Amino acid sequence: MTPEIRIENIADYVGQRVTIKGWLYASTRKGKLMFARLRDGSGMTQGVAFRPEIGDELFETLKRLGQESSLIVTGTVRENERAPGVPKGYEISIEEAEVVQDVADYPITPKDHGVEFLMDNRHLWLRSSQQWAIMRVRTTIKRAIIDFLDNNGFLNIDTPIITPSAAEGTSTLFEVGYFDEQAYLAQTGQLYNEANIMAFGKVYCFGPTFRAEKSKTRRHLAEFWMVEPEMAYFDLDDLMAFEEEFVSHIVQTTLQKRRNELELLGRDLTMLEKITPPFPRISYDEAVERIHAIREATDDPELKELLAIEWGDDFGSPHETELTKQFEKPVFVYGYPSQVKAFYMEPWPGRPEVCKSVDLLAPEGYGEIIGGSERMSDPNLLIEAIKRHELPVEHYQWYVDLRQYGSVPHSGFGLGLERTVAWICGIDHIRQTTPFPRTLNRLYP
RNA sequence: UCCUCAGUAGCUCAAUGGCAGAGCAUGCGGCUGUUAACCGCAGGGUUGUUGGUUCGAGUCCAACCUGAGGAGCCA
Repeated sequence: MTPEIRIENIADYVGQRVTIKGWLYASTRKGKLMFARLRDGSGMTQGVAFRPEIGDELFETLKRLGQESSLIVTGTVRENERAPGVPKGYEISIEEAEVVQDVADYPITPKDHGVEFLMDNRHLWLRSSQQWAIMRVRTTIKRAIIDFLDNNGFLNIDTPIITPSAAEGTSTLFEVGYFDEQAYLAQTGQLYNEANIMAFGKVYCFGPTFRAEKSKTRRHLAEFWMVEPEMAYFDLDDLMAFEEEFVSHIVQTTLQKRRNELELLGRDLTMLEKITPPFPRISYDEAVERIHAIREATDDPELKELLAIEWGDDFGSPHETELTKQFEKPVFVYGYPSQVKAFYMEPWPGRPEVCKSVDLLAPEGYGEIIGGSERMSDPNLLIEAIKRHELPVEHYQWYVDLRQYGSVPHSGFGLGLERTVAWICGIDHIRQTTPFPRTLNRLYP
């Protein structure tokens, strides 16, 4: 009886006869010799079959197998530096093979394909090595997030997905019927988090969130995952210090646990190794000045046009992209004008036109991965802000209550999982960072 | 919603207004170290839809459909 192993552990079985249950990822033949690239979900390795050794019948069977045929192979593991795979450098000499299903006409061939075709076949595309690697990184990032928060005194308290009204008032929401009422899919759990910290001190919610904005860019999904930590007795400086520890932990943990996958993706690991505290911090005022300077320096008229900005405007993605090019680490931009931010942010002391908000912009052009702020703690200021934003005060009565019964300075932020995965993996489009993306033009598969 | 681009074989793409082509994939044959192998042969087409211009439209014009990239909005 040979041991049944997973490919990710293949290095432990050099010289031993083992069984692998998996699929034929690709194959290539050279006369009496055949290389069968095998995957089993945990990794990929190369099976080698030599006709005189295994006999004509088995060789012919293997030779005719279509891509993605499911099969169980038994053979001896050996080291070979020429062998590709994850992990690379190992192969199995096929001695026996049981074909579970012989596949014909697998749609995704080992050649170039267009985005539309691949997305139509997303259920199959996930088997491709790049997509496989991205999902392995994604799950590790999720685990790193949860572990870090759990180990730092946070309680994971869930917030509702079906909500009665717009939390932030601006974004477009997905409408959903709720018995005889209108309800909406949550775009944030933050307001509920603020209630929860007054009971539990430090909490986070981590789940899917929904935005019905008709965004059509490489940074947007209609359904995405966001982790939202919220902390009582936390001011803006505490927040930035915490965020840089948090993000550094995520990056370093992923680098340690998913090096093979990141290498498969062709990621420049030296860029990730630099992600350690502290991160640079610049004020909104300084950021605007820097953008003005970049705009002055460029000869590209198109970029000049895109970078036009006046104090008080929010940054667009061209601004963020150019700004982050000046740094090798994520950069904090704090103190945005209140008019471009949500209603609940604490005003800057002595500068009521500015709020205690902070965004974290990822380097290499990836842009905003975190938006956060110190929250308003004075009930009267909050009521004024709600009215100024023309929001229905009665819907926010419970939220105002939090400031009337033991109000404290508190802060929190939201980190977009998919944007973080895209940055760490070094891939250009967010739609590849989630298994079945929901975008403006796609609800299938 | 706006701007730009694209739609031809299963896939990726060619084709000056004048015979519908190639590579990959598939099938058959060959090859003992392949990394998207290579060599030979074969099959494979309602050129997104509708209308128009023209002796003649994949190609030019109009509308529509589908998709991509970007903007806005945001994580």
